[in-house]
Amino acid sequence: MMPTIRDVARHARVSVGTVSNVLNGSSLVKDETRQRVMAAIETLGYHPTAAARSLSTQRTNTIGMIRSEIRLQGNLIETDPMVLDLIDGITSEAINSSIGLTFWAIPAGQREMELYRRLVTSRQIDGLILFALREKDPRVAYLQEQAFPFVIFGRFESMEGDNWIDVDGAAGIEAAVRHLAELGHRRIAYLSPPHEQSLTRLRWQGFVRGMEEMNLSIDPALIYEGDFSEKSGQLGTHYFLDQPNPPTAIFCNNDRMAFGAMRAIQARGLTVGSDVSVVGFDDISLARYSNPPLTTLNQPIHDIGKALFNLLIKLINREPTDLLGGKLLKPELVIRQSTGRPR
Amino acid sequence: MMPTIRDVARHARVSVGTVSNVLNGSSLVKDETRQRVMAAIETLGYHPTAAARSLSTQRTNTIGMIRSEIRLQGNLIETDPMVLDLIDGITSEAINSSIGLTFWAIPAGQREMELYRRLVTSRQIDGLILFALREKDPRVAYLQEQAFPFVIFGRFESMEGDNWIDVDGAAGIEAAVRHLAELGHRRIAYLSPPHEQSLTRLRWQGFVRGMEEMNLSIDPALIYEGDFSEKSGQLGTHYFLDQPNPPTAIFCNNDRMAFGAMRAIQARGLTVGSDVSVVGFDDISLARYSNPPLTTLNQPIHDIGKALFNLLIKLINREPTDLLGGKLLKPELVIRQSTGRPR
DNA sequence: TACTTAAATTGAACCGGTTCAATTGGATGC
DNA sequence: GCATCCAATTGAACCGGTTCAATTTAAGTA
Repeated sequence: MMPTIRDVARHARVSVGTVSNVLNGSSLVKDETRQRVMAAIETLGYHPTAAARSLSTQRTNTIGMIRSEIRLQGNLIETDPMVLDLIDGITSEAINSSIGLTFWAIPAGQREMELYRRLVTSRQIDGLILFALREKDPRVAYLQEQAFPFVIFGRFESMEGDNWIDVDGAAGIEAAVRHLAELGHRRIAYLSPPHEQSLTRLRWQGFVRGMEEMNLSIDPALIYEGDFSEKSGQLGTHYFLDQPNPPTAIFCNNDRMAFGAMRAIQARGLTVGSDVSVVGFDDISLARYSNPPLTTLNQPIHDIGKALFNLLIKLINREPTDLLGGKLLKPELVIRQSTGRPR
Repeated sequence: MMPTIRDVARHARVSVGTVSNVLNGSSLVKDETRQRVMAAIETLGYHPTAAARSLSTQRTNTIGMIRSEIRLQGNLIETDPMVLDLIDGITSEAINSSIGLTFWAIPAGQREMELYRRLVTSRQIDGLILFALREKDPRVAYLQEQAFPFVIFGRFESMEGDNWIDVDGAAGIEAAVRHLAELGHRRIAYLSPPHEQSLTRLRWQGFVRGMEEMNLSIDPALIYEGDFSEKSGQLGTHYFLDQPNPPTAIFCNNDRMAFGAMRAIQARGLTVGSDVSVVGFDDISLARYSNPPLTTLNQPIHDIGKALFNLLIKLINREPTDLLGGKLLKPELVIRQSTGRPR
């Protein structure tokens, strides 16, 4: 049997209240008493039981993150390496405050909301991190209604509240289009994210803005909706290159689709960067090691994870967030060899 | 205030014991009573509080996984995409039993063991999943001593116990070497995992076995210790190609190093698959979309995640595991275009 | 109808912490 | 010497579930 706080109290000849005060760093305890209690804790190898503490403090010291898969074309979207970087960022910050990150995976839909409801009402977690936001996301509506602490990586078009951090995808895409236009590209294809995603419309606006700015016309035949997978990048690119008037550049909304696109171009005996240029989004660690290395939009995902964590903790503690209407970061265009002057 | 079990009891005009029985599906409750309790639960929107339940059942319905980073050459090893697939597998199985997977990140070393000790003694989790096993891993010794339920993805050379699942890396590498030798390669370089890892020695044995089997000699100049990063794959490959008598094929112990290797080969104006062949390990989803697509060893990582989860649950419940001395899976050699006949 | 047995229900005790009103003890002031 | 004050300590009540011995209810039997 593990020692309890009462065992420690008995051993140190003090009351449980005093032990509790020592554990929680109360200044009320005399130094000599504290020493004695510490010694007892040490010799007994005592650690407070998480569940008991949670029960009385109403805190679990755990935050949650749920991978809500969307099925497209009958296939599960696999999780992006990007998400792993996000987890990296969150956990590397969480370790300092002894807070754990709990993970669930569930398909979007009926059962998804059940899971959220269960987590919230059973108070298994103190707060939630949401990502891959959908338009009219039912999760956001529910959590807002319940006044449950949560932060979002992403945002809606018009977003109230200060609980989100996002990368300005539109501005990034605008910069990418400008880069391509300056290289001399006039026919630029657009490999879109799935339409349910809330970022899809925002990013599209950036593309339109960029094209208008550079006086380029948008050809509806050069738009293809992907699902973030390499496969869909490949399919979309073949579709583009089958057009009577194919593009000389393809903008892809993530790196994985860009890898698929490059593969498709090469499979046709064409050269990436001269015959067809490719731009990605995310700058996952592989992007600089692909062949050719990928021009892409870098987002400081590790730092975003850290920031999301710190923001969430503030919300949980009901401290002011010193954010007004979220936080928007600029992605940086990293130019590598997948883009070049068209033939 | 959230409703408690006593509120439900009052509302349904039964005792708390009966409500508890209904919640836990006891067969003792009369059907009519059950209906009444269910109705009360529904109208009050009641969900049992996780902490209270944990306190009395001594179960948290949470399992843990800790990313223990090893610092090599002053750099953090970033987590492999492979780990994400593992998480995918675990969580997709865990959702069915309402069990969460909690994540921590901590550098290997002093503080690492503190974290493990805290998690075990504070009973924040019911069990642990270990991976990236090191030789003489202190975590294994501690958990064994504490009789804390845990499973391992990986194994030691001589491993007692039935709580591990591993891929037979040695057999895989043997097959890879055979494949290369059959293509006509005689000088095969070996890009090793970091020496601390417990899989390093096992995999090396596979390489030696394969080379001996094919009557090839091992050149010490064609061995390089990497750290699983693309960067180290690049560095190792440049080192190999700088040798007076360079290799015609390179075996890399993971796909990320293989990508780095291919990049280095191409940076020298050489062609992967004809000038130098490259083999990877893992078959991450990008492997089939690289340029050229990567010949690699596929491990069913998603299924391994599921199996690890189910094994751990059995250990937690002290059920028989019907495994005798762990479970060893054969990786499958997937031949793509990064390997070919040497010039 | 009375008696036995099985099924259903009850509720106090328990899990192991935190909290806070009440109490103790020692120092200070007059 | 006694009252006052404050720092330190105490321990019962509470958080919200589960458990199980004891009790009530219902069904079956003679």
